[in-house]
Amino acid sequence: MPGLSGSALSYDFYSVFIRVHPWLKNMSEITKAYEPQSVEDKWYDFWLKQGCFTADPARVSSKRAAYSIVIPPPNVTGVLTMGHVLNNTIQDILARKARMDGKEVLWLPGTDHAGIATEGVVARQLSKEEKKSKRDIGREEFLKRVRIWKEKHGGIIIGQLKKLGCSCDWTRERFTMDDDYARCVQKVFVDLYKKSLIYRGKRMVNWCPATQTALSDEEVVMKEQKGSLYYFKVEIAEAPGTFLTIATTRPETIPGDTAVAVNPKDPRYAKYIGKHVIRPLPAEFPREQKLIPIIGDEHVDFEFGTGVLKVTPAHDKADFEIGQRHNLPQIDIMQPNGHMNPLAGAPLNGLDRFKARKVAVELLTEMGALEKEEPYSNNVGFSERADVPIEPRLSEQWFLKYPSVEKARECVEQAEIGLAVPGEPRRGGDTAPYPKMRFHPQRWAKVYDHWMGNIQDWCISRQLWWGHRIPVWSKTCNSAEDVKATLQSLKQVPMPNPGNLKVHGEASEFHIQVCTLPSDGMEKGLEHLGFTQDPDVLDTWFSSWLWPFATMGWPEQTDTLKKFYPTNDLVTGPDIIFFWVARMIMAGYEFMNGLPFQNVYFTGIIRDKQGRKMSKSLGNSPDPLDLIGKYGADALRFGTMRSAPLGQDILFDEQNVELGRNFCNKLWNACRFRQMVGSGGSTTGEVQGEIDPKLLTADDKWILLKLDAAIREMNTAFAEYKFSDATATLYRFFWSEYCDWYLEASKVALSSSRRGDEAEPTSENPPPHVGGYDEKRHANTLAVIDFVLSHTLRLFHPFLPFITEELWHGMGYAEDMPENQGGQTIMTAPWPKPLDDDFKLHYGLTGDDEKCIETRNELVSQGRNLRRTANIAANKKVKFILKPARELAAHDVEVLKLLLNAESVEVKGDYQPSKNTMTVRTGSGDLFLPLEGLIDVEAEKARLKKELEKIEAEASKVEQKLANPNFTRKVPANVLQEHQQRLADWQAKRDHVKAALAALEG
RNA sequence: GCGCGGUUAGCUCAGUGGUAGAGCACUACAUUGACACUGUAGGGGUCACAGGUUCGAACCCUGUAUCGCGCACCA
Repeated sequence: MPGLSGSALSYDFYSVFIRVHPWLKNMSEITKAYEPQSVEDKWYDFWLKQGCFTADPARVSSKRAAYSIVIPPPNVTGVLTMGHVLNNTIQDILARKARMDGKEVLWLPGTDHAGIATEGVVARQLSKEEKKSKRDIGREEFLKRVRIWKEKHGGIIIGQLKKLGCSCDWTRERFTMDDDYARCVQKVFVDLYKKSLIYRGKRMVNWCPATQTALSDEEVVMKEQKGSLYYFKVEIAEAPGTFLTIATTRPETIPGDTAVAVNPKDPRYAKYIGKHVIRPLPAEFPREQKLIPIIGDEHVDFEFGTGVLKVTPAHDKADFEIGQRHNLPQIDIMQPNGHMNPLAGAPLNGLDRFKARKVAVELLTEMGALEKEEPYSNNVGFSERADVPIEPRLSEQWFLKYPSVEKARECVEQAEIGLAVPGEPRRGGDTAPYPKMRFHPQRWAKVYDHWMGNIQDWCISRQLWWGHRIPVWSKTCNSAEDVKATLQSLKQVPMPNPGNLKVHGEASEFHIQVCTLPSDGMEKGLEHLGFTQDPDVLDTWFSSWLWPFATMGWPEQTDTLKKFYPTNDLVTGPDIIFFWVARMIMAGYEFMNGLPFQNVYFTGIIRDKQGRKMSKSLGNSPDPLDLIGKYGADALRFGTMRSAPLGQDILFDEQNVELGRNFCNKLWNACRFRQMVGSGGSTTGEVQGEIDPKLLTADDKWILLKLDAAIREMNTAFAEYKFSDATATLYRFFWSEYCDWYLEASKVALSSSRRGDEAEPTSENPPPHVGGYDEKRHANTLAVIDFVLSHTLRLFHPFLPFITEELWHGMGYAEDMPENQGGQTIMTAPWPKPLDDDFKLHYGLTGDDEKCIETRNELVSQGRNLRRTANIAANKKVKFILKPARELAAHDVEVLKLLLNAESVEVKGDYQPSKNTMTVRTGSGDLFLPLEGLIDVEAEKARLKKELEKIEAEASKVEQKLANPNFTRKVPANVLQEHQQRLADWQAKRDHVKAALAALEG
């Protein structure tokens, strides 16, 4: 029975044994610096081979909980960016932590077909290599090219995620264009169509002239544009010689104007309502064709411009609505590619819309209609992907009226309530009400709520080829008989989901619309009857919004779905809160009757050092793979996490990664040190034993307590999703507390130069029992070190998976663990528990031990400061004298000697300093540094005076507080006591410094 | 216009009412047996500003300034 598991303690640590470690036998092979390249691939392959990432639904039981995350699927065209690094490192940390908590973990990976992006990439390649457009080669051939491209280049990012160490279950990798995924999309479409939530209609949409497709509102970003406001006049037909002046930013759309609007309450113009104006363009059109009404509409702001608005219902959203209200005709004057059409008139016809603007201004100028042009900047919608101004355009599109809006809106917790502890989502057959979903940070819940409250129908059709084809077929019939016959024949066509027929039209034109899941023979049958499938594909997000369950085999009730859905956490950027998160929540309610995930963690946006967004065009985005090559994946992960606080944007700086590398190196060398100080000096080279409470030094106890504090802090940080806090804790604990203080102090027990057996005990070389080398203590110290390191490696593992696995095996800790709990891999080693009261009692760990070392450390720092002030070279050994505040063990004096780099530390309770002595007072006692004539009296006086000033300032601050009766009366007892103690401490220091000063002067 | 977030050391940021912190950068010293990818010591802050609440405010309230983001937009 290893370690403490056999004892009466409830605390079940395993790794308290000291044994011969593999490394120990091969010390020469341990490199002086950590070399990630030789380690990372080895362990990643090992994990894959052992199936460590593969989730097994069979293992989920009431005892073994499931934990699941679905990856935000990166674009199949994508390459790893710093944003991916941040996002996926967080997911990997969560997944690895959950495994160590004993959960069955599914982190489900995959890629997104990314319609516009992928189509763009392939089209560009086609035009570059073959000088052809996609239309030149046709739809089928083009799609073939896309698939070839995907096979060849797609999924680069998957390999890159592996380099980063992501522990995704690659056996379940999905792609949003997989066949079974496509069936999910079609099923959902048909279902929503049946519910009449999906409809087709001619609406004003955001048209991208570059990619020539409609876009959703979310794909449009507003950008401020510097342009001009043009003032032109129009003549009122009923009152020749009377003109109205109109201000516009888009004179090229004048040929599309079908009215002029004024506010009916505007005293200047109300009288003209009902009359007509002569539209100046196209100039060559006859006058009667250009007469358009003056209408009154509340929408017109009479403060703006001239208070007269031109109304272009076919090319402006607001104008479209005005047109609807007043039954205005719509004149579409533009081609899909953004060039003007013949309705715009001869000089404009065929011109690009921006060139047309210039020409329109010239035309107005020529005819004397242009009054003035003033510089003006306004917000213009841009196509997010193509980065060209959107053209509001009338077109026939498919729309979705969002389902389950109310439920989805209500399920997200709006108010902050206590600690955000990750909850256990209900799974499988559990019918209990779903808990609420939490956003981290919480404030995104408000943004979400606002959007959900103002939601507009979603334009889901895209005029692209790469994507899920809309499962709707239609036929135009020109007689009622034809309709009847067609409907009759339709019955012969096998359709899995019949009854979704819509017939509309009248007299000589009827449209039959069939929406159905595709099936064998069906398409042929429909074609035979003269039906054609809708040419459009669906918005990529119309497949992504099903990701959490479509990837798990829905609509089949697969084991994966039963055990792992809904998922626990979703990690994503706030930039896709509407695109993706909100829609997934609605889909979750609509198709799975509940929330799709329990917690949503929104990362910050990664920016460069100057705070600019990372972008290809700026070239400010480092290649994470380069960084991994240069510093290692662990370094990249640690550096990124350390600089990414919850809810804040991250300013990326390569120095962070460098720091991560340094940290890994520190960890490496601390373990190397452990191996070097070996096996306790036993002649067999092997020592076995538990930590013996009786042999624990104050430093041992202190580091155990610090470990306990670190574990607790880590647990809190995880519960609050504060990963930068977690890395800060690890950094502080390991570097500062463990390496800088504990390891240095432990060298007293470990250093072979202090071995008693090297020389006969003399006064210069005291025997072991007065603080020199002690074999048992050496062994006990190693046990403490192994205990701390084996815990520390586990705390580090979610953040630094590679180096911790290497060290876990290298140090031999794996051998002390059961096969499935760390024996095979650190991935399954149990997450450290805080030290419990029994443990602390057994090892005699108390708060006093902690304080004792903390004041001792202060004494050491101050002592080193004395040396420095006295200009004593760092490598020169000097003699200190200590008047201790409490009795000190001989061992502790040796530690002091080492930490102060002293020739000796003489303990003298009744020491009376001579004149040439520097001194400090701390909670551990008074430390003296006699300088025997070397002291610079004036410099020392100056130092003491400065010190006294500082002390007096601090003391008087506390004194003033304590002198305030309001303070002493109202303040809680513990705060009062703390202040009194603080004052006493400062006073003690003050007395000491004063005495020292007096001694110098007298 | 509405909403959200920020303003703390030279830089990047922690810090939810009780002694202002970290990392980097800087200065000086040290090649000592884990680590120079290191160690030790040091300098450096009117916590944006103004009021208020409180015995006590970086922290809570009100307002202002300023930067950033989101939403909605007037042509």
